[in-house]
Amino acid sequence: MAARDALEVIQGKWRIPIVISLTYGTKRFGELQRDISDISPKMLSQELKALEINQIVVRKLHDSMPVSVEYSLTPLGLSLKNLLVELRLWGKHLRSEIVGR
Amino acid sequence: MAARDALEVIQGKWRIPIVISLTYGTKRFGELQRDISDISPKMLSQELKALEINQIVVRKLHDSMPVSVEYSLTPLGLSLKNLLVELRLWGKHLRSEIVGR
DNA sequence: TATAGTTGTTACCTGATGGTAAGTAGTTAC
DNA sequence: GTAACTACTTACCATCAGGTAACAACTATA
Repeated sequence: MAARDALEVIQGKWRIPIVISLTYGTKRFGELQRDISDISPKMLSQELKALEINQIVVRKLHDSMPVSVEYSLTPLGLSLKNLLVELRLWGKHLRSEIVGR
Repeated sequence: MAARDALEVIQGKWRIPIVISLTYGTKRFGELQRDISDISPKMLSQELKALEINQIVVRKLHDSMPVSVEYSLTPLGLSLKNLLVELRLWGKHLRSEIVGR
């Protein structure tokens, strides 16, 4: 079931926020941490690793004076765009339907 | 973040399979269990309950001789269609990209 | 020399998710 | 009356996701 495969990759509390943050361009570890409020360095590091393994994100290490690392989306990561749009659309629809709650 | 709201509702091992099975029409408990191989009655009952609370599924009890229960998608459940299509599309794309695995 | 800023790692804990196995309650067929 | 079919429920257990807190290694700056 292809839909379940897709879900497995983007499932969890932090992956969608990370991918969305990276759709605005390459970011460094600290930038992501500031951008995604409340994520701990442990979770950020762990989820970035998982996204790298799934080939959604690339990690680029710069051997500069203060070690810096840049994260960006791969073509596969960028191809998530339509799916993210649908998720957002349906999420909004859900909110409007479940008015009471 | 609307995308995360959407994800929360369809997250987990069984909800997508259940919703997909119900897109082919109203089904009874036993039919769903046969359709979704390997799901235990406990999980099916539990996930149907969660989907009912989230207004994705309706449960209709028939007071017939052998008690029968019918499950079907609500309008909100049916509105998942586009999202499911995108999930399936991206899942297939993912499979083709991650050739090795 | 000490402090602060990078990018993480490690250990430990809790709660949610999911699995197995058995039981329950009502009805019908043998 | 006993077995079988419906639709579950209950108890118990294992694994995983996620959280907190502290530490680590390196560099630049004061």
